[in-house]
Amino acid sequence: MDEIKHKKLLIVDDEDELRQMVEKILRKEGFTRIFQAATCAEAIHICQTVKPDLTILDVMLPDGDGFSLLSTIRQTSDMPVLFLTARGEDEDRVLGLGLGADDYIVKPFLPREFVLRLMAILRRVYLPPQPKKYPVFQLGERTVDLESGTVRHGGNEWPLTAKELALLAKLYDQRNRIVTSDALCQAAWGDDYYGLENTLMVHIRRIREKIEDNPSHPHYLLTVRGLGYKLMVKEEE
Amino acid sequence: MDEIKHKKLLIVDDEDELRQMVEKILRKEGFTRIFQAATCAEAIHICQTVKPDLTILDVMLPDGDGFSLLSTIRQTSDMPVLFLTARGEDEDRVLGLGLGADDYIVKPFLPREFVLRLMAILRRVYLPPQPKKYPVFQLGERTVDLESGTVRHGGNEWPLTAKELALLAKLYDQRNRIVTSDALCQAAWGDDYYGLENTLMVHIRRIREKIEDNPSHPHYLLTVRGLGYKLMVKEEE
DNA sequence: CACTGATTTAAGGTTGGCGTAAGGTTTTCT
DNA sequence: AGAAAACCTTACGCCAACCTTAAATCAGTG
Repeated sequence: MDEIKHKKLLIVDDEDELRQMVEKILRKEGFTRIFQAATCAEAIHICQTVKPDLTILDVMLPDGDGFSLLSTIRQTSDMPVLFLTARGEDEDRVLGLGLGADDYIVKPFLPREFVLRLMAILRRVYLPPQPKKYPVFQLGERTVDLESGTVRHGGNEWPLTAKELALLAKLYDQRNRIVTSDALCQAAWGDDYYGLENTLMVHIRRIREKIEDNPSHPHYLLTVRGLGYKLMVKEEE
Repeated sequence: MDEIKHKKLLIVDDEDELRQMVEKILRKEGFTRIFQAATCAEAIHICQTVKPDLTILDVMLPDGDGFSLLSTIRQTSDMPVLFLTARGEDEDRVLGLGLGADDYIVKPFLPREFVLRLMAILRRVYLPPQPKKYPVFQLGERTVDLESGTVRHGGNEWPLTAKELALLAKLYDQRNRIVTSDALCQAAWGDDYYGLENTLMVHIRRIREKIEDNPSHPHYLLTVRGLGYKLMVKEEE
């Protein structure tokens, strides 16, 4: 699925405890290929052998500093580098970014923030932006992103399944119009499908659970009894 | 009918394995007419003979590159083209899209994503959104939208039911003319209906409650005693 | 091959659109 | 004027269409 999670990550830091903590955070997040180094020498060795896809680099190291290590790395690779720096060392960050680091994060950090920044880098580098086929649109408070297949609301984010996506895409194509149940079935299953008509209802229900405040009293995905459904979208300029 | 699945697809790639994999994915998805080419020469030949509806094109080919092939194709056809490109070749994508490619996908790709994008292109090109059959029209203060099945007035919005829609659509088709009760019944119930003639009146009443200021003294949906009804619509330029 | 999540099936509950009916009003005809 | 015909209005009950939930099945993955 998420190929980002299969990227090779290298953690370079002299504190055992911190390395372990970072590794634990990352494993929990789903990353599987994590390497550690405590010194510059070790780090260079690992870079040459396993060729990590991203390096997390502490500024302070026993046998040199992170910046010179970065320079060394940069001679042979343009892999992204995320700096770890102690609080208040503002110059460090400027210097690091100037040398070609991709981001920095201040210790102590929140695991969630750390992961988010790291993922952002990986995505930026390894999943270049792609042309959008479907726009992002609002349903009241909620943001529906058909391209990425998610519904966001507040801090939360619900993924949409394949069928939900197919149905919502069809409904969005015909937004503010009545879409017959037949048309919806066709969009999701093709013309040669003979399942129960109930199946569609169940999927509609699931979609409503993600896009409606109260799925039983929908405001956006409405039933048109005897005909089908309609998705009411307010278009703004 | 899902016409999309009967479109002719051409896969151009020099790696046998990848071609086979793509074909397998597409067949599983329900596509039946899939052609393969390993070289530019082959591809051009197939384009001329079978005239595919969409081409999946690798950027790197043994006897030329995908871009020049695209140019050649574009001289005689505007069929949609989906590029395959290796990771990180950002310029490729820009160049490809600039030359008239419809989308690109980075190898290695997820089967699901690949199919979704391909379907998106086919839908966009071969199933253009149908034009509105019914315009939105005004009845005094009220706005009637037969496509979405609603009547708006001020901030409020009343939904129309299936029967109401059928009748209003018929009345609108024959707007400013008399429509016989028979014709209306036929539009709403088909030829073989033997209910009370009162039923039609009840539905007319319900429509009036949604489109008239005073349903008992209609201004727009008028009774023509002995014949039927007529919908008076002022057409504006 | 067991596990996970997505999808379909199944079964029972709910409801809103629709048709019916009954009484009222307006128009037309004699 | 009185009667008949055409149409209006209101209310009520039914049942197909729809909803809801849970359990079974399927499909992909390590």
